[in-house]
Amino acid sequence: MAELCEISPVSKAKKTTQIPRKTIYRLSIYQRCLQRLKENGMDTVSSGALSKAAGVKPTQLRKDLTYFGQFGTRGLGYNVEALSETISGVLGSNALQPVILVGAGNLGSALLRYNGFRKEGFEIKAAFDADAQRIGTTKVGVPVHAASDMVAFVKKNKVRMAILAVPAESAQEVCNQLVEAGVQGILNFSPTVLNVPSNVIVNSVDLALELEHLSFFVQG
Amino acid sequence: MAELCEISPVSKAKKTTQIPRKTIYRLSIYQRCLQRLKENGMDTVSSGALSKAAGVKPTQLRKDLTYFGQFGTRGLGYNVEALSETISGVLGSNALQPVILVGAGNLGSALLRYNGFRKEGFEIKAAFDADAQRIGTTKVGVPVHAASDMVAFVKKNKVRMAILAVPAESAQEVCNQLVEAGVQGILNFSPTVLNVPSNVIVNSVDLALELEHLSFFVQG
DNA sequence: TGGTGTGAAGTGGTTCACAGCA
DNA sequence: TGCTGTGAACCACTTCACACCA
Repeated sequence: MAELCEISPVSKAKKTTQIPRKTIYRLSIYQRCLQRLKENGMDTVSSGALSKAAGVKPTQLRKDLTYFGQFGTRGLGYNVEALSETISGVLGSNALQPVILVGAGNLGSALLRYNGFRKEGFEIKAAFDADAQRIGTTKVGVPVHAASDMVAFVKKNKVRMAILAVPAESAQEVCNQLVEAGVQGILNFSPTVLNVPSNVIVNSVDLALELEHLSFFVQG
Repeated sequence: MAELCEISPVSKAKKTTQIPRKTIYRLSIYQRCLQRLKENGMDTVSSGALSKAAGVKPTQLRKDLTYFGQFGTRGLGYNVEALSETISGVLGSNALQPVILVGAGNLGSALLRYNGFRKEGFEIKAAFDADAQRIGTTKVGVPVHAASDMVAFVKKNKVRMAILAVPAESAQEVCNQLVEAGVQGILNFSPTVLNVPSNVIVNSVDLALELEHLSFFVQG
């Protein structure tokens, strides 16, 4: 994000990837734009139009797509429906992954209520927290369990992705448990660098850092 | 994240910048690590130790610092206090910028409660919302004003940075108003590409996108 | 010896220029 | 003619190799 996209060094995923990480990133953006076009009843779109909606250059879009094949018709453009299907396939977002949330504090609770995840096809199965006051409650239909039940839940439900929104102090410890239990992807909101084995990928979003980053460009 | 780092094309800021954008980004990380070292009473640190804490390679850290001068002592390392001061100066985070929040919904409210901003030295001066039910209330000590008062407030208080957490549909419109009023940096949480003049910088954090990005690496 | 500072080489990603096809 | 597909040139950033010095 952001780069922060780059705050996580992304420890060389095992994926057979000649494909740039940033391309993958942009695929999600394209997908969202295509969705909107579909809703508006468009059935074809040119690289120029789609790239503009996505905020990139046309050549970039075309180059991105060539990593996966040829989908356009010269002189015409891309079939919206077909392209959207293809991207879904590549991203694996048609095979819906279960996700858990760890840390049901301020930020965690907001993430539960945030319906952007659901809109993109993700569903948070359960939340976990160490605070006894929160355990046993339900937030927006999602049950909050004790942190001690987390590992068992992950193993039982074969959860592969987790959202981490715990204080910086406990982030690494919780992270270790998640990895141990079999989680392969972590979306980390704690302001810390997480150490993970190379087969696990961490995507960090550090809110304060993003704001600080801005302030550099604004002074003066 | 971040990477998203790259979702905002960062439209070539006017800044006299030979300095890589990613370097600026990492300065914030170094700063946070230095803070922690200071609290622990360390007064010098080597590039090896600091870079490890920040999750980067030692050469990277040293290279980053050379963009601004020479701060280390060969054979010894860096003075924690002095380096921290220097980075603060570069980032402009010692000249505290006022910030406003637009959109006091789920995510917006959580951001108000999130004390990571304050910890890094930012203070949200006021919040704005279009929903009459929210206007006039106070969240965590921050007053929620009517959206219609936003432009005047920005002008009067010379606000240069804003956090945008409104629905995608209204994001561009609100963005335009902010720019019109003089805001130069926007931290955008709305899932949309914002069009801004080249003297304004947008840093987008798209939560759903970050999660989708992860899912690509996790399948299988 | 144990560290920093830095030109030079390497890498990854973007953009260009243009060939090729409906 | 209009728009896609793509090798080649380009650019930005990272990493290396090593000079230098407390």
